[in-house]
Amino acid sequence: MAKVTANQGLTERLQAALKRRGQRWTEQRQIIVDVLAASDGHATGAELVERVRQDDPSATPSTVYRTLDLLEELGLARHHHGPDGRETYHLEETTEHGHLHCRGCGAEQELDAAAAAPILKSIRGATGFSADLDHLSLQGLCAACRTAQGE
Amino acid sequence: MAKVTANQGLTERLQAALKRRGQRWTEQRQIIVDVLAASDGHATGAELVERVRQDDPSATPSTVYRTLDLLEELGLARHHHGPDGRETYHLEETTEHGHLHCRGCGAEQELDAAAAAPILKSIRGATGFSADLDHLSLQGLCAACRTAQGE
DNA sequence: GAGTCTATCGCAACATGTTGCAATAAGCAT
DNA sequence: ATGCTTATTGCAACATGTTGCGATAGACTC
Repeated sequence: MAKVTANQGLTERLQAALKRRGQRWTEQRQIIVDVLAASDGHATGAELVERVRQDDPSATPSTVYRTLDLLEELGLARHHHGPDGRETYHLEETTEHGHLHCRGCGAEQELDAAAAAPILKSIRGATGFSADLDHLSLQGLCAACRTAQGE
Repeated sequence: MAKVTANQGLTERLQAALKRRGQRWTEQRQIIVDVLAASDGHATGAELVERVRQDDPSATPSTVYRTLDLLEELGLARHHHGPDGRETYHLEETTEHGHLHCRGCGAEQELDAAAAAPILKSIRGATGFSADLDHLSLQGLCAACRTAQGE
């Protein structure tokens, strides 16, 4: 029950936003939002499709992806691309964050807004380019792997 | 003829590297290297496949992608992922560089090593993470679009 | 040049998304 | 409740890569 309650506010916000835009609230959208909310942290598109299909086997990938796009348009979800280019989604959380993928151990580390601020400023200063933290996804070596590999 | 001459050194380096690893030089690999060298700047995987098939209609995507992976292992080519997650390849050039995609005008701007150095250092300082410039691909707004949109 | 070993190739199937279109159903008006 | 409008769905086909496997063909030895 706690889960349902947690989504309650989200669902209401979503319904209101859709109504304002003349769009519709559907069973599938509820399921997809629930799945995304239950997927703590991040999930790839394929994972989300699979989980949604567990709740509703008639759901198709196109519906799931289109809904995820919609949630993103509404600012309720975000996606970025992993080091292999695959999509990864997460609900809009309290803080924006970037993603750092270690090619040594495969771990994914988050980069919170506070840590990113000087980095983004530095990019803007050097290039005039204002990068989106949301979509920021870097590949490299984490501190531990760098030490281990002596690189 | 100029093109052939330009690839000559590259081909020889490649043949030598393959021999050292007990691997083979083939007609397809020659074609793929030629195509990549002729694709000034960047090309997506699909574009490269298509161009290779113009030279050799019997070539298949799997061969092209496997060869691109091989070239990357040998350090002769690089790839990164565009804002939509699609693969983009380029020959290893004189300087490493990152890529900045503007979501306003769609332009892609390069970020050279000199400009990137303080940025990478800033990431390392904040997180201990050593990012690969090669694979760096940011999305955001370029200076012109930021001015235009007043964001 | 012929024979051998095995890297590479092409094929076919799969994985992950995307897109066009006809059928369905949400939300509104009566 | 009933009917209308049209947003949304599911389907099927496509786009872009990836992977397993048997057939082909480099490169080396004799």
